[in-house]
Amino acid sequence: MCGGLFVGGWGQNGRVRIAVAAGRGRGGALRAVAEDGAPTGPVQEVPDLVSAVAERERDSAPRWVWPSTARLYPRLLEAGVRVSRCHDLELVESLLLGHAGRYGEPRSVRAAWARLRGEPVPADAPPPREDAAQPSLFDDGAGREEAADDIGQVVAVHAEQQRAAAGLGGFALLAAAESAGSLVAAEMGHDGLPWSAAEHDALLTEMLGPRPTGGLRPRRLQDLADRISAAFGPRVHVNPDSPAQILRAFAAAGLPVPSTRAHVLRQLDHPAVPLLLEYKELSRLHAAHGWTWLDTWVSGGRFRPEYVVGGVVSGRWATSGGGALQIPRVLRKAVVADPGWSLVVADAAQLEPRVLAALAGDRAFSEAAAHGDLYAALSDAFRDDAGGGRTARDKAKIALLSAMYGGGTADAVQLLAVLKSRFPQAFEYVEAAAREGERGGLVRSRLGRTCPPPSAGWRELTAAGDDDSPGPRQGTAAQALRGRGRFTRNFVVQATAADWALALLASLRRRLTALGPPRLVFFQHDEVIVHSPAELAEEVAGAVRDAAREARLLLFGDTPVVFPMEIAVVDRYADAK
DNA sequence: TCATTAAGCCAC
DNA sequence: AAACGTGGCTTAATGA
Repeated sequence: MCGGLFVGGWGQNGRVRIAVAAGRGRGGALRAVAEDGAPTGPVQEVPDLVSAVAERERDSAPRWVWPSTARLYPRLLEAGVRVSRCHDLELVESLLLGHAGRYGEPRSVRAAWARLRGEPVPADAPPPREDAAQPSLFDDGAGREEAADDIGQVVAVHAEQQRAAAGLGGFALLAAAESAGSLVAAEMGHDGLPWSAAEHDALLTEMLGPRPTGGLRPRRLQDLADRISAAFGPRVHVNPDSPAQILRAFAAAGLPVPSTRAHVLRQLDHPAVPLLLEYKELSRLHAAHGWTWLDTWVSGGRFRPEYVVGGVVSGRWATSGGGALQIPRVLRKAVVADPGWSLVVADAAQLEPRVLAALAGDRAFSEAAAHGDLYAALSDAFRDDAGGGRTARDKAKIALLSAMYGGGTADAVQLLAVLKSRFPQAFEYVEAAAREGERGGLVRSRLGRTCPPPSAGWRELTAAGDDDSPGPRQGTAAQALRGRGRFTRNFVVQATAADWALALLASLRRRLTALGPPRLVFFQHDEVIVHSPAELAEEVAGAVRDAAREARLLLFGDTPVVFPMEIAVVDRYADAK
């Protein structure tokens, strides 16, 4: 029924693979292999790896088997070469190690090769530092470090990975999705998110005052800092950036507080509070996303962050610079499409609860999730129950988030009881994951991404908690157990949502390639932005919807649960919501 | 002086 | 509304 999906999309059925080893400098080695990893041709040394890849991509669009997309693909992109498929050996090695309960062991091709041969396993090299003082031995002249790969190791490690993955249901799909994600990440880093430095600067000037010189505070921040000190008394000096000084100042004013968090301060009646709250907000904008950030990360009208695929245990992406996944909402005004182009902003509505519904196969829950607003659909279940004057929809939302995050406010506990009686299978699904975690066990996402095992310290602590000796250790052991339960409870949902998002990305990327110019320029857990010529924007929106359906099918087959995308075609990101 | 930790807020 | 999951990033404070 869905065979065509795999032929066109995921290419797991006998497509040609070519193993790649980058040499020192521009050259390298290639070797054709079968899907099971067996070589089907001789090793070919090539003097110019980039042009060799470009040529074979044009001819046959193979699945490229290489040690690391993050290290190799940027070179290709700089040369204008894009590939359609790859197998990222390091990422797949990580996934396989994780599946075997060996999360975090070295994942380089060399390490995998050493494990194969029973030799000492070398640690992974630390990520290259941006401020590396001098060019390394293997610098290729463009400031790049070239580590030489060994084509024999690449071929052998790939074959072993294929052998290992064959026994794990769904794992080939996970490997393909993770690898496709690595291509998207490198391409997005290369293309960049359209970013108006002028808009950003105007926004900063409006909120903070003119750009200061020489590391001074912007005028508005300095003004607030002065007024904060004054609010605590004459000749008092308080550095608002120092939580310790703020605590002391409030204590001296007869208002002892446990912390300076915004929601704590809001409870206080003191003239410094509104000033501090405003200072915190503006100061964070200035420090994290001010002019320095703009100078560092935006060039040529693009914000070019560095995404780290597989950087989060749950399979979500991380970033290693620029903070692309924490862009403050106020700065969305600076994300502006090129003239004649549009931003297609697409967001998976209520992704995680829908994932839970599909995972658990809970019929009542799935029916609720089969149409538009899931929380509203669920709210019927909460209409007659306690919950402190909230709307039924809010109650439903709290209960769901608590079920997934392990939350424990009094209201949430009560609402959870309702969830348990109305949607027992969904409730039981996350409860089972929590119990497994508390036993010290592993849980997995739909496609097989596996959580890390508990640490040795955790095992020791919780084992000690088994005896009945009174004292503080009992409390910490119980805390550790609950913490692990919360983690695994959340993991199954968050990691499966990440599975879904990766499948969406891979599918969408392929569909956009067919459209031509539109480019994926942003991805944030459950949201994507495509930069597209305005006249293609509706086609892009259609591609996003199709990709969401394909992702659902790949993960959950014929589940009734739908994964609707909220899509806006805008000039500026800020206008999307 | 430099590296590490804590506190805090940003995103989902 | 908030302490309940995953992270990044910045400053102040701490410590070698």
